[in-house]
Amino acid sequence: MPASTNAVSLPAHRRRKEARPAELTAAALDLFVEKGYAATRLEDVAAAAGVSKGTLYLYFESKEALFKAVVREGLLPALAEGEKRVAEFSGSSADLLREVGWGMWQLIGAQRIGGIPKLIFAEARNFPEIARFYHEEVILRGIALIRSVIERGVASGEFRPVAIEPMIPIVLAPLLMRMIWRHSLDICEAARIPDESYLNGYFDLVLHGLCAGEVQ
Amino acid sequence: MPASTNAVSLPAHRRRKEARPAELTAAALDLFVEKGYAATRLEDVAAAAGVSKGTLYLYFESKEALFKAVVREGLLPALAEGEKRVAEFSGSSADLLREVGWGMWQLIGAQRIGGIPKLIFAEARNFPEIARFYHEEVILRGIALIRSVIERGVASGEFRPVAIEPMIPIVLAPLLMRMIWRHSLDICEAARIPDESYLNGYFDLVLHGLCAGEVQ
Amino acid sequence: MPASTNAVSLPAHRRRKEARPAELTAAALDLFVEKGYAATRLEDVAAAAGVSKGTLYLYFESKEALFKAVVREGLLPALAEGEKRVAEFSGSSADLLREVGWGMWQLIGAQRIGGIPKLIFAEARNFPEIARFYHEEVILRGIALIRSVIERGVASGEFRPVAIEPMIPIVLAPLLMRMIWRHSLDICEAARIPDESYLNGYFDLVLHGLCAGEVQ
Amino acid sequence: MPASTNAVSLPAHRRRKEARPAELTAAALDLFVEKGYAATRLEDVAAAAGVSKGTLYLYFESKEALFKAVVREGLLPALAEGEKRVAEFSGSSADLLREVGWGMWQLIGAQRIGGIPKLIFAEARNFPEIARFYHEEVILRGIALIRSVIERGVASGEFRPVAIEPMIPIVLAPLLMRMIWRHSLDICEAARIPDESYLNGYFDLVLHGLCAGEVQ
DNA sequence: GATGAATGAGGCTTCATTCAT
DNA sequence: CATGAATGAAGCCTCATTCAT
Repeated sequence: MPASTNAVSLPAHRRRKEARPAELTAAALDLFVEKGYAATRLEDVAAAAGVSKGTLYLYFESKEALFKAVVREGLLPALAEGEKRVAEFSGSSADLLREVGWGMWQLIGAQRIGGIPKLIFAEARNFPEIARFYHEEVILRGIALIRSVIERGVASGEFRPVAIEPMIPIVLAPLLMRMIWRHSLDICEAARIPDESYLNGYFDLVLHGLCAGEVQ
Repeated sequence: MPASTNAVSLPAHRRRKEARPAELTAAALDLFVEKGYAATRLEDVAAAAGVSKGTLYLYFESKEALFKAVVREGLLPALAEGEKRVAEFSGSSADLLREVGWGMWQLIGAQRIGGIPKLIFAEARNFPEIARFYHEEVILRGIALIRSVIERGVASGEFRPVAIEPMIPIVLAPLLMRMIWRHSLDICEAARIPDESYLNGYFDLVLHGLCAGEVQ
Repeated sequence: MPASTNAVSLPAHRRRKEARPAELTAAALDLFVEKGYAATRLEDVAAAAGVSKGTLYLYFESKEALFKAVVREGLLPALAEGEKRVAEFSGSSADLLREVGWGMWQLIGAQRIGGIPKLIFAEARNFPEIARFYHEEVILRGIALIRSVIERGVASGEFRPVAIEPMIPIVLAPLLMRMIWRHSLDICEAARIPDESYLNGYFDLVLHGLCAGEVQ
Repeated sequence: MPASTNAVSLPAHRRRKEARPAELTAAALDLFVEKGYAATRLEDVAAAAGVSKGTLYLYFESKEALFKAVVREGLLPALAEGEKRVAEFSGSSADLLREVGWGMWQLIGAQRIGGIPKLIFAEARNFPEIARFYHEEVILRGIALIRSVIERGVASGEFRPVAIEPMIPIVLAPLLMRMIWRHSLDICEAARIPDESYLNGYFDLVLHGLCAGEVQ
């Protein structure tokens, strides 16, 4: 993303070469999310990225390394962007929570990377190292984001003085759950849930649940 | 054969034969939840159940059939018990919601079958048939349970007149998410969340979010 | 077959017990002929004979032993009967050859044991011991039968003075081939050949081929 | 890729890739003929072709596909050659029959593909589709060949006016039987028959059986 | 760098054989 | 004797990984 302007000046095959890892992780993400780690074949990943099986090994030393790259690189840019938005926000805490919720949805949930949580929860036990990384680098930062919002609201008197720590994962849960659902049971047409009304209901419940007086 | 009504009179190997499928699905559940479908080796399932690889095939015709049996038989009894409790309940809607929430936790979340949701969400795309079954037989019944609680509260004036349908999965989400979490990121000690405070926070948020006046 | 009269005096379950091996070899013959040795499952053999898998091992110590029994016991009675008929025969050598040919067809080819040649030719290399047994006990006796017929005809001047030894397997071939065909390509409707016209054509060719003057 | 018409310019591994299927079917033919379909292990086939187990699956998608390739590709070239020889033949019908008989023996019976008939007759019931293919593409063409010879001889008055259709499989039988025998009971030294005298006896019998006057 | 043929360890599944009842 | 549950060796097949071109 940064310095995308000078890419134009590079010869085409060079640009291609530099883009390869990202093309591969993108293809791998889709397949890992769809089939899970074990059921994903590297040959399919390579084919989806338009290269041969051997080429994949020029960029990633093993299936596990590819998996880690997918998970490591997936959410961090979106998280950073979310943190920036929050830092720059000025307005009511209710609106801030809406900003955070919609932001998580637009930057993550509605993107391909929105499949990563499903992947993580599915594979955490097989890759404890990944689980730890993910917890520290992603979950804790998401938690910090929510915490800052709730603390801000409680401090300003806008929110009730709730027990903050346990509340954080609870507030996070419906957003995460929606992401997971979208990549699993949503394949059943009957189980599909529209995002708009889901998020509106979410804010309705959570803000009424948190606000001291009227929800603004 | 003789006196088949009296289990005691059955020959030992016959009693064994009747218990085997349950022993096998129990072992399989643990391993499927821990490792996922693809990464679970049938030999390990058999060993965990104390039998040899071949024995498994006397009771289940394939790995997939075993998986389906695990999922099919897992939650249905607990669901039925939950529905019974709700039907027999008399008290405030807030207490009913607490009853349902704790019930789901005690009957499902805190049991081994509490790993099934993780399994389902992880494998739904690989087993669309299972996904459909699970949605129809489990999810819809859970939804109906929550719906009846919210409708009851709204009808009695205890709850605000919220949009009920979108609210259901939102109310369900923190419970499901907790079950999933328990079988994935909970392996990170730092990510572990105590059930008691989680559920208390959950009821605090949801009941404040739903109730029209004071939460009872 | 011998002493079949006193069977009546035995208690039923005793008769059953004595009949078991024959019932098992009969069932095994059908399946071996249909599927070949390796593809035949002992469970299917037992089921076809109406007993359990374990029972089979009370009478035959292994799959190979069962196979040998099938082959050993199959053709010998029919051969003996054929030899008896030839010994008692008086008439022209042409008629004797017709008698032998029809006899082989009626006593063997048209019976279930008519599948044994296909079985032998298919499995001879896997069971050299069986092949040797079969050659010595069955083939050589069949050859001797044909030889005696040809020698008789040549001696009487009815047949041309052909080279007898090479002629024997040639004369035998169409009969064997018909038996094999019947248990293989005859499953293609289009490949089915009527026995009557086949045998008539056979005698027409062979007798014209052997006879010195007019065929009688 | 470059100059694909010139095999010499192809990279070695490419030339190898093109030769592999034939090397594999050749190895498979030997083993299928020797042991039968079910008793042949793909690992042995691969080893006989000098490759590993996995390589086989680069060229044939299953054991059954390999089997079909062996049967499909085996006899067709030899048949075509045989048909060509017959079409170009000019001479007496007796000599034509000798030409066909010897041709079948030299082009098929004496070659490795001479084991295919044994294989087909042994496995026809397990592979009805193969049986149909074989009947239509091979047997019927062989029958047509013999029919044309007999019809030619009857038309010219050289052969008696026999019933042609039933005669065809009878005339074919000793040749087929010899091929089958060669790959089965010939392992018994005592059962071995010299080809030369067998074929001479065959022509002696069949031509005396068919010819109207003296055999030429 | 890029390719794709080759490898072989490993998992699912079958089935001959055993043995407690 | 008869049963059928249990075993485990063995075969088919997949796929992550390597390496010659």
